[in-house]
Amino acid sequence: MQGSNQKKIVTGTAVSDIASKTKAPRRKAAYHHGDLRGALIDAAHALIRDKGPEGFTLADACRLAGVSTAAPYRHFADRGALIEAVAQRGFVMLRERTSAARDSHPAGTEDSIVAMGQAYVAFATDEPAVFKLMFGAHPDVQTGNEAPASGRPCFQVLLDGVDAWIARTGLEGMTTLDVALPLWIIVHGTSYLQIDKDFCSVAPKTDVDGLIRRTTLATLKGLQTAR
Amino acid sequence: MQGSNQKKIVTGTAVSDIASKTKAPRRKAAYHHGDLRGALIDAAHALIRDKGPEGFTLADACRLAGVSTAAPYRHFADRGALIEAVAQRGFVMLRERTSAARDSHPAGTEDSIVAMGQAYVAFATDEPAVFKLMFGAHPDVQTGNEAPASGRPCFQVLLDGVDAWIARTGLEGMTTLDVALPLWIIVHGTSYLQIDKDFCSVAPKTDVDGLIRRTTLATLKGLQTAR
DNA sequence: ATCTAAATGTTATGACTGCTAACATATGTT
DNA sequence: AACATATGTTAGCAGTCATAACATTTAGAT
Repeated sequence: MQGSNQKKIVTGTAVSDIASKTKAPRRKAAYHHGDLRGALIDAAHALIRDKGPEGFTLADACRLAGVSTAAPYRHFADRGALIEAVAQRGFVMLRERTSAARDSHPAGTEDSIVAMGQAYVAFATDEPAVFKLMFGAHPDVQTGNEAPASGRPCFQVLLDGVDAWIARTGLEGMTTLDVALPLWIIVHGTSYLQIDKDFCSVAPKTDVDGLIRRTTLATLKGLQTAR
Repeated sequence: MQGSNQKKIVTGTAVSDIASKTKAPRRKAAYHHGDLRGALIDAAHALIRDKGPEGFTLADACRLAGVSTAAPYRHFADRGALIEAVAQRGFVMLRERTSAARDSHPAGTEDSIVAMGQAYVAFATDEPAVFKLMFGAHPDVQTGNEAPASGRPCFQVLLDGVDAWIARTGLEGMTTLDVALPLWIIVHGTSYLQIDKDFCSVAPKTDVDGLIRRTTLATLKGLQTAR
């Protein structure tokens, strides 16, 4: 199923043939869109961003892209496949933002770890709907096959940062996961509570970046002294 | 069509039954259901549990309850109101389970705090769809009005547990929220990663209860020594 | 260059859903 | 007994996902 996205039709610039054929400047409504697949992902991203993953409608995406409601089925198996394509794009964005944040501080420092977490939550805040798509369990995905695998490179960013921290602090009997999982838990939980506005009812004026920093530093210190 | 609705001639006896229904009705499908509102919440709960909040269909709930698709609108404003009723039921369950776990250990102990967190995640694992309904931001809810307020008693369970811990350990310059928010973040993040099966791709054999304990204890210790 | 196959679009259609309107039936108050 | 109300029903509308049958453009082989 996934093998159909092999080649991209970016030959839209080669319009010299058409120009020589009909001199009329009307290039509107070419029967073929050119890059309908990309346009649909763009439209779906925009709609999901506004109305949420459930309010998103395939028909709306078609109207945005200017095609009929049957056209997407030449590029995507169904509505869910288009949504998944948006989620895939999100993993790329998240990896870029967290790795950039990590590398903006000296390797292995607590500041580097904190910056990663803040970038993680900032991404969730900027793209709450896409964030939920990325990590939300899809009912059709039974066995851990494709969707989780695409999140692996993102997790690797954290693993590398933690490895550097362990090496710098010289912790011996502690594995990477012993540190990485608590850190992931913290930023993931903060992300969900923030984008679902659950802090508002109990702590309206929460400084999220400060909360991430304090919690992360406390947990790192606790993990050090626990051993 | 409406005339074909054959009614039983036993109406005479049924009336006597119905007349005594003030306290123990539970009579089967007469024209009036008896407790359609409750039956619809039950049906919606079961369906959402199986197919998720989005796969849930009002028509399916009607079929389960044995009524027409228009009947629910006598009891709920719309589909969302029925879903919200299921979420409300979830808050009651969560409060019961976390408070029971907290009180099963001496007040103010780390074990009490850990047990609360484990009960929180266990509830999310048992009722993932309801859990997401409870904490997920609903697009129709703009101002923080009803939905967050119903979660307040749940948070109070944690606040009371944390207050006891602060009193026992004699921390001075630390507010309840300084401790409670990190703890909430930890169990909330663990819940989401667990029910979305996000641990599977990076740490397939994760002992969740142990992870909660280690992370919670490390964070508590870190918060103590940070000051 | 032309012919043909494949890719990519369209319209038409069906099943399903949420919701409303108009109507029917049971309950209970006077 | 009669009315008002609560609670159910059927019929129908608009919108959605998805498929089927048909149309058009592009690409490749000869």
